[in-house]
Amino acid sequence: MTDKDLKTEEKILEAAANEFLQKGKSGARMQEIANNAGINKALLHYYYRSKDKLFESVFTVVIKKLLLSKVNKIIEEEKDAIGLVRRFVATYIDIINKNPMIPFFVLEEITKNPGRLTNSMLNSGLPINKVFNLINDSAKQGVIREIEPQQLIINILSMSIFPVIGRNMFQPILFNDNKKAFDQFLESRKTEVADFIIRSIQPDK
Amino acid sequence: MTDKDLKTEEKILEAAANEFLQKGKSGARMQEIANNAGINKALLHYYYRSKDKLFESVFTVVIKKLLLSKVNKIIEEEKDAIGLVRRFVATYIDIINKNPMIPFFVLEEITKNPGRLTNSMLNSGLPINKVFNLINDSAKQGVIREIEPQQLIINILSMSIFPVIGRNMFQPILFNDNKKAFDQFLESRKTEVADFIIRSIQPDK
DNA sequence: GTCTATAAATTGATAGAC
DNA sequence: GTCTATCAATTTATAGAC
Repeated sequence: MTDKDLKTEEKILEAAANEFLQKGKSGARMQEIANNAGINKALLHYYYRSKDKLFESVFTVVIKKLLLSKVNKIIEEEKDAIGLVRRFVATYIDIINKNPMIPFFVLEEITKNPGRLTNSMLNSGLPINKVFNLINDSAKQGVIREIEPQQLIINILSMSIFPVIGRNMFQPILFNDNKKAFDQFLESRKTEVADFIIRSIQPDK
Repeated sequence: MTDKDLKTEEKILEAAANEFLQKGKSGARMQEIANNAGINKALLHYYYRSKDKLFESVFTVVIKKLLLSKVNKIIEEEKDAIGLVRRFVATYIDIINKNPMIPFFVLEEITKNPGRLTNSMLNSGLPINKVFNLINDSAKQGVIREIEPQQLIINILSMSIFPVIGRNMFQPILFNDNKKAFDQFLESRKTEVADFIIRSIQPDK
């Protein structure tokens, strides 16, 4: 491939990501992608054979952007549940706030096309067992109260992800549609959510 | 309208709801709706002028099913934040568990078509100010700790709604894709989520 | 009101020149 | 590699008979 090839191929991928993130798989239009990439529709099929293939490429890129990297490292390093919660929440909400379209995009695809997960993603995935053990161990050592790991994990993820996904519901209803106020709210949750959780999993006295 | 009219009109609406809930607005197919309603495609346009109009009708019906009714009553009746949390969570999760497709459907539409909310829904909506006051008053009276109402409200909604919306992610990753286990998990959250929240908003000593 | 047949529009994909 | 022109398939919408 020449330099020029790569440039076009990437311009397409970027335009495609924008379109798919905004409108979803079935709502996206190849014509729009071509326009925004500043090229012709035929070129889309030259580089990526079909709409499905193009979507596949976008999905793969986006997933890598959202997950892993930082998250895996945190799970490996942290030694007790309290520290894990605090650091995970701060990092994860930061990533999501900076890429607010991604969670819904991933959610939509996995919801409408479940076979998606069971394959590649699950294996290359997170060390989830490590998290289970860490929660159970911390409970035994009295660092936190007893709690089912799944309940805690899903609570953490829900409070981190859903506010961003549901922004268009929450901002009008709870913030008078004030964009700045809601941005500030999301920012505040980097610590607020961790505090909320840690209060709840404090050991009984 | 005769009896027969109503029957057909409702059969269409039901079939349309199924299709739209499953595939979303742009993924849904008029042909599928006609098939599942046991009638002809032309009849869809006879009763509802276009796909958009049909979707509109479905959306309105679905919204009413999800919200209001029970929720409003609870907000009116409960006198302090603890009671509100416990009763709201139990009721709301119950509604969602029984209609698990609705939250994503509503979310998708509002996300991709924001002008949606600002109009009819916001006005006929929930007595949100009442909830704000109730949280603030309960804090002043020492029933719960100080907390921004928005933080608490969004935490409650996130933990209630997101597990159902994200089922196809959580069930494979956290429950070995065991459907029964996940159903049981969702059921348990009717009380688990309230407990989790109430622990966190206990007053400081 | 309900059907069949068909139009009209949208859109993903390909052929072929440069 | 990139373009124009066009095809083919899908899908919404309508015309017109019963």
